[in-house]
Amino acid sequence: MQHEDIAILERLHRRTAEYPAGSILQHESGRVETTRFIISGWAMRYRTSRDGDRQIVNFLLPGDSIGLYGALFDRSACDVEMITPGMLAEFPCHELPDTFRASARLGAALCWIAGQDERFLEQQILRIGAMNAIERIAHLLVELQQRVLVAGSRPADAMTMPISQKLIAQALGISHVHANRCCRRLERQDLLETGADGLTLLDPRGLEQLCGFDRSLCGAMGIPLLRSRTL
Amino acid sequence: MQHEDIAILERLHRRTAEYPAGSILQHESGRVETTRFIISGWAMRYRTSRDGDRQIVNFLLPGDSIGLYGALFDRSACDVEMITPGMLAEFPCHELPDTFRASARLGAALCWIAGQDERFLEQQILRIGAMNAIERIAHLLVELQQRVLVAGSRPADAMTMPISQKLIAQALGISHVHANRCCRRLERQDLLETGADGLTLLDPRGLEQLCGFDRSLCGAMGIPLLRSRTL
DNA sequence: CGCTTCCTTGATTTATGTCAACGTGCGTGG
DNA sequence: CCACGCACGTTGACATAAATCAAGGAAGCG
Repeated sequence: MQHEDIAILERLHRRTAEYPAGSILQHESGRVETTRFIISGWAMRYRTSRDGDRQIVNFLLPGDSIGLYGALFDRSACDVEMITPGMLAEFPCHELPDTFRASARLGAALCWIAGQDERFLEQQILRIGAMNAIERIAHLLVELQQRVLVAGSRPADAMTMPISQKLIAQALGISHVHANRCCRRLERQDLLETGADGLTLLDPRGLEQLCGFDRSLCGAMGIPLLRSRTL
Repeated sequence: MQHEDIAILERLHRRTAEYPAGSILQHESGRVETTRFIISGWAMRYRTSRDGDRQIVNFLLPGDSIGLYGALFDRSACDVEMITPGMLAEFPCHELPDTFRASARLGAALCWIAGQDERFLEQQILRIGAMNAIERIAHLLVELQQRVLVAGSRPADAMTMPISQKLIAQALGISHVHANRCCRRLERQDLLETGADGLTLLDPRGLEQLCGFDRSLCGAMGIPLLRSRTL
């Protein structure tokens, strides 16, 4: 990485902030003024429908961005809320164009992150559009684990995720009752375990097999530049 | 628009090609070498699941891009196929970074297009995750109509879309039989009409109301630069 | 003419949603 | 300390949306 790239990167990371679980980082109707990167903690991006219930669009993990398009759109399309407490790097959206101008490599890295995000949405569509409840859950969990791994955690730490059955249900478009039944079934098959601290994958390969997870999309897909940097 | 911007834009549009309906523009496993913009015609982006059936991720209309991230990722995540015959502007992916370097405004326009695409995916997730079949269909049709309108068609032309019930089913994660029943119902309520040339919206406002379509996301959302140009 | 693709409809099965009840842990405030 | 509410997980009984199976019609096309 070039010397000046690092300088810019530092500048984007100069301000960090701690947020407690449940903080709203972005509101659906509001204008987006701030771009952030998650340094630690989990968040979720969701939309609220007419009748008041939530559809989680994507989970946001360390290394992911929030409000990357803020400079380009009038208003946010989604709410963003912290699931766990976490630390974020933040800077005003309007600094982004300068970053692009200053370093093509960093610009590419930002685009890469945006592209990643879009891929996650595609995966999500595949899940809720073409799978049954059990497969959806397995697929989601495997994807999240892969993402945690790519972000640089040790494999052992990547097995436990801070998400409740309720969140799973809201993400996968199933009722929380049904989500519970499916989770129990996965537990009985020793693929899964739930504890107070969240959900633990006991047999990732088994889950992959169950839902036909396509691993080829995960490994080595580009330039994990900021991702490794933010950790 | 600056003079040099126009020059770059011309260069990206210098080569165009006609494709018949059914052409495969991009293959799921393959490397993406070419970036394209749709000048006329409709296409679809889809993924194929283990058991062979398709999940349409997004429909692609005039003004939309194909393979915009080709320079950044090893392989495509989706297939792209023409629904109707159409004309595309195409150029090698590797020219994109130059474009970013040459004009910040054009770079922003490309990002805007990418961001749009991501929003469509969010909408799609909302549909299949949080709505029943009838609402999904209504919501999809209204969104497509809005997109056609934003792309610059005359309102009258935006009412008829070249998509079959089968495609609707594949996009919305429902069986084609059920899609048919729902469409018939919408027809009986005079919201819809199907003919040999596709599907015609008789009462867009009625459809909007039926599914609670959020219009605020559509109007005036940025810099439709290339969009107006490609038409 | 046979072939294919799409649309259409009825009968039946299945996955999932809804309603309801109960247990647990956890924080808060008395 | 207890009592209370609250969020979450759990399970059963029941209702329903949607899938599947099956059959047939209409239109395009070699």
